[in-house]
Amino acid sequence: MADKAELLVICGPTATGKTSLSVALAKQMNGEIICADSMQIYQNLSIGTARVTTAEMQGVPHHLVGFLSPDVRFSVADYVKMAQDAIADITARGKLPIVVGGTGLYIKSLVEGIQFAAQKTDLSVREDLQAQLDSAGIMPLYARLLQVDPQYGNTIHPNNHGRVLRALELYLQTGKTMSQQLAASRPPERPYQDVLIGLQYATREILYSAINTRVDTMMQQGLLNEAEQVFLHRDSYVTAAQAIGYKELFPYFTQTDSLQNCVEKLKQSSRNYAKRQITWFARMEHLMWLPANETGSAAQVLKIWNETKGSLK
RNA sequence: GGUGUCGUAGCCAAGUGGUAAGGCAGAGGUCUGCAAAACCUCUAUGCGGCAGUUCAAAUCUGCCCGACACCU
Repeated sequence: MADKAELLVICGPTATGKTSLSVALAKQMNGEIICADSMQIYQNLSIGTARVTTAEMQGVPHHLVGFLSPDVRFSVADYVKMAQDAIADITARGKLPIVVGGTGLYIKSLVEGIQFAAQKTDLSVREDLQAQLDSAGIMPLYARLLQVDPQYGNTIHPNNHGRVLRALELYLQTGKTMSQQLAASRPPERPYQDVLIGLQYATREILYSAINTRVDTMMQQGLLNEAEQVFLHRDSYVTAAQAIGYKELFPYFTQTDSLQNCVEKLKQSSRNYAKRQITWFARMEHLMWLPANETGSAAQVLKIWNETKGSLK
């Protein structure tokens, strides 16, 4: 049987130096980079998402970066499919795929080889459920879910409308319950020979101050102009309009809050987000933490990589 | 110096005699088709201080401290 493809993953919360580390590694390991970030995939969102610039790429090929129009719907399932294709392509050319990003759901799904339901979402089903929610509230829908799939229903809180709706949507559209889908989605083993590296600062305080500084830098780089474009297209940018870095500045554009307050809110949101990211990575299996933003990290990753390959032999 | 208003958690804030709402921040967590989303849990033996009235005080009384406003 063919060996599984090798895969290096660099993850961690925002502002920990994933981009520069990954480029350095790609150059040393003959690699190409695949973005694992739910917002950096979109066009026109570069400053606010801290997306790699062409200069920062230093000639290293990057995949799934800024390729999608912000008004296009996208999902984890789409991501996993495209990332798998990119990995296969890079591997076939004899290079090392390096997945880099901060979206826990995307990374976990890719690395564990989650098989999503074959059918894409039928928007009419979703809209119908949404209409029921708007008119009758969540409880009838939640009660229905408990009836159809008590096992899954009991694991989610009725206040989490999105999940209640999705579980019902899946059932109505495919006849399969979420519990069945969850059981069927997990492959017997991991699809790749993956090494996971997480970047983290010594303390929460340092992380937060790095985030604050980064936001100030973004403002200097012209975030406001970029955000205004997102603001003007907010109705069609379904996903992109909820990206941190833009929505917090909307009150400034509608003249309901000062720029200074908006920027403070933006920093706040980024800090909250970083905390949630850490929760994702903290429970990823065999992930190894390395210090964030440190020059020696590349050497450490190489060491870990070689040791892991040795142990697999 | 006088008069008045106010003082509840890191911040905002409800409560005017019956045993400290809520929001934000913070911490922890969940996650299978919008995930930078959404959601869950925890977080004041105590209401500026001290005395008093009362079965019972953040709530009433007195004094003190502090902030603000106006007056002299």
